[in-house]
Amino acid sequence: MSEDTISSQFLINNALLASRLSKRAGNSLSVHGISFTEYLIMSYLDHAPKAVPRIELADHVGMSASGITRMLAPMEKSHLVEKVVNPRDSRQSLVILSKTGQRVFQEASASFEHIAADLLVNISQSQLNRVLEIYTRLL
Amino acid sequence: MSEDTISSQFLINNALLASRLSKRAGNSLSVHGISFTEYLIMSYLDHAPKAVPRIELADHVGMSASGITRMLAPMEKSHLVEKVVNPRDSRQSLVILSKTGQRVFQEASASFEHIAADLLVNISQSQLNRVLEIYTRLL
DNA sequence: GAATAATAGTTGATTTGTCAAGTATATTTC
DNA sequence: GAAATATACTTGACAAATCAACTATTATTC
Repeated sequence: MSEDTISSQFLINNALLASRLSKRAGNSLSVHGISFTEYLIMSYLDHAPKAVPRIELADHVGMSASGITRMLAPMEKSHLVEKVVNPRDSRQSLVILSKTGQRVFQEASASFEHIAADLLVNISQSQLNRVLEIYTRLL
Repeated sequence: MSEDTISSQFLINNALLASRLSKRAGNSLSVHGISFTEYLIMSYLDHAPKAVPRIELADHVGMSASGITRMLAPMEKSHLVEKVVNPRDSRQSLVILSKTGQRVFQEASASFEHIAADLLVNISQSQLNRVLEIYTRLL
């Protein structure tokens, strides 16, 4: 029944908030047939200048290598992403966003930005920027 | 390949950060035989003045009713929590932290506060407080 | 106060992700 | 340059959580 430290409270509320926000964002993405995690993956691939090794992707989105294998399999089947061979290292199996994937991502982005703005309507841009700066220090 | 809005970036980084932080916190809790989610549950029960309906608990930790049923079952078996009957409403199945649960939670809290302080060592208390204030507005 | 609707919770089937072990290729060491 | 080690995945077995459907009880409506 004792008091929490600020750091503990931060960790707890950060987790609770992320859970709520990503669920709502996920609901709004479901129209486009993709999940929140798939959006995260597509977002990274869309920004990447080159085909991405699965390990790099796993690391970025905070998943295990096997998690990425399992997420990408159905995305390949529905032609959102494509496998690319790395001639320099045949252990690797690089991934890119397909043309279809790019289109779906662009459409989904619109929904995502809309719901994001909606969920954060009560927080000013400058406050969001300050929190974002703290996030990038922690990531 | 277009630019993200601040709100989108916030949603994405919030999710990535929560994933990383809660995984690390979970690792540090595993010594005590509990998961991050179980810690969240125990934390809520510890602060609650009265026995808590499962639905209320589900709502607070951002899980479904069935998720709570499934989480609490093994916690009951290991005597961390106890079922309490509500004579006014026999649909409800209230939950409290047992004596054992309180002890385990106190011990786990020490680990949790330690790892929390450690993970957030680069962020000042006043910054944490400002972010926390924003979190409570969003929760 | 009987019929209808709403609430609390559980259960089966499924999704999402993990970990540990395995395979294949690349890198390092001696 | 062969042997040992490390890296990049994949796969099987399992854990955690969801949804849809169900039961049981309480609340509402007429």
